[in-house]
Amino acid sequence: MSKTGDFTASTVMAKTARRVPQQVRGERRVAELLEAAAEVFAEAGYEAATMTAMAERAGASIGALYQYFPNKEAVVRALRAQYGEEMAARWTPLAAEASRLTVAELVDRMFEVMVEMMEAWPAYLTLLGAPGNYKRDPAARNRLREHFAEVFRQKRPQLGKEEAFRVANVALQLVKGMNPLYAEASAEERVELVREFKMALGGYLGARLGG
Amino acid sequence: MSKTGDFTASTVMAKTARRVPQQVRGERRVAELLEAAAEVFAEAGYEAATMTAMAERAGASIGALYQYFPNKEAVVRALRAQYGEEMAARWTPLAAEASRLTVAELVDRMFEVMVEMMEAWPAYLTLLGAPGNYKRDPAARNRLREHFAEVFRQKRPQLGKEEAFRVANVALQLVKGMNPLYAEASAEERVELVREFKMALGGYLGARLGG
DNA sequence: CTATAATATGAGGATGTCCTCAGATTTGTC
DNA sequence: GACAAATCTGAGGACATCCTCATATTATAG
Repeated sequence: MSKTGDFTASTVMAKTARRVPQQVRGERRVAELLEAAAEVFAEAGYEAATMTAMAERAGASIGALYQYFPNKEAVVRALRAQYGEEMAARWTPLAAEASRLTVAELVDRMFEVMVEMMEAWPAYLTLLGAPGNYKRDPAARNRLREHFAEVFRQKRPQLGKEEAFRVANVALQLVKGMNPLYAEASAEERVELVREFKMALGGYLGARLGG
Repeated sequence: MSKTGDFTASTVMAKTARRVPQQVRGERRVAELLEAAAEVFAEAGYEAATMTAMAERAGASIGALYQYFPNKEAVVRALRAQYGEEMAARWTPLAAEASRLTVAELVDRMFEVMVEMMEAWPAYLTLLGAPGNYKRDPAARNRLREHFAEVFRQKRPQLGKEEAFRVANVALQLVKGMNPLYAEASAEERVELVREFKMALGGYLGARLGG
């Protein structure tokens, strides 16, 4: 059960401490490969990220990479699954307390979550929009948007479902827009940047949801 | 003078009426090729847009395409030059009257301009961020941003130069963020979409520039 | 220690893209 | 009509990428 290509983060994490074998085995290798792949994706972008580069960075051969992932798309799927879990872990508690927060506070928290994700997984937003993935799992495309929409409806129950979805769509796009600038910015500029984009999203949600 | 690869829009337009020859010649062929290339770029994105597809769409051979453009990058450069002129033509008058407008009106006009550009040249924003182009002309990267920054400073002279640039940067990113959603949307949805993003930019600029 | 299973290796096949170039076609000129 | 210049053509070279697979290495169980 630990040999075919498609791993989720939970699968990867399931392991107990044991002495390190010479040849890197199973789950640990998968984790290494995924980490290397994430780095390459983050640095080169989806198209320019080559399987060879991923394998090299992980200290493995191309063959080994293909042992665990049948193709490039599978690597992306695995990473997205991992990111999805991470995102959900941060998002669920926020959604739970959304009704108790003002719009301004909500915006703050949303940006905190996104910034954490971007710091921890620079490839996150790069891979969110990667092509060719929605064919096999069309639902994945909307998962994050639905999270957002749900929070907004909780905040303003009078919002229609479609309307909330539209608002979520725009909000998500605003946050995504921060990514390329964020990636290039220095540490201080990043603080500035987050403040600027918070204003934008705050201004939008304030006007859209009221108060 | 009409044979080496790199044309700007002004070069293309310079011609007097004359009877149409059987074989498509010079400037007209360049215009055809650029138009076809723009369509391919808009539909396929930068990476997936192939030179073969551009040539085919223009009803020419690959060889003919390479007669006018030494490489793919040159095609992009020519298109960007054309778009730059178009953008400047719309932007200059707006900048001139910026000081007489409220922030809300300014936002409206800015979106009008951007929407016009996106309707007329769907490849515009795709190519703005295309890779590999800033190496030869690093200034191109900032040209549009500087236009924006100038308008903001005209509106609020107390804004520092760098600060205005930062605001421009964010504003531009907001507008760009609309593009992928815009491209997928129906005509009615587009109206909605522009309204939503106007709120976001309006909210941001309102908070940033005041009133 | 041996046998079997698990894993790793990397040359190379298949494919696709950018770009070249020698030769063919068309146009313009006298 | 004849010649030169401009333009077009498309097969194929060069290269890069994804992916395969026969072979080699390492781990583990009996």
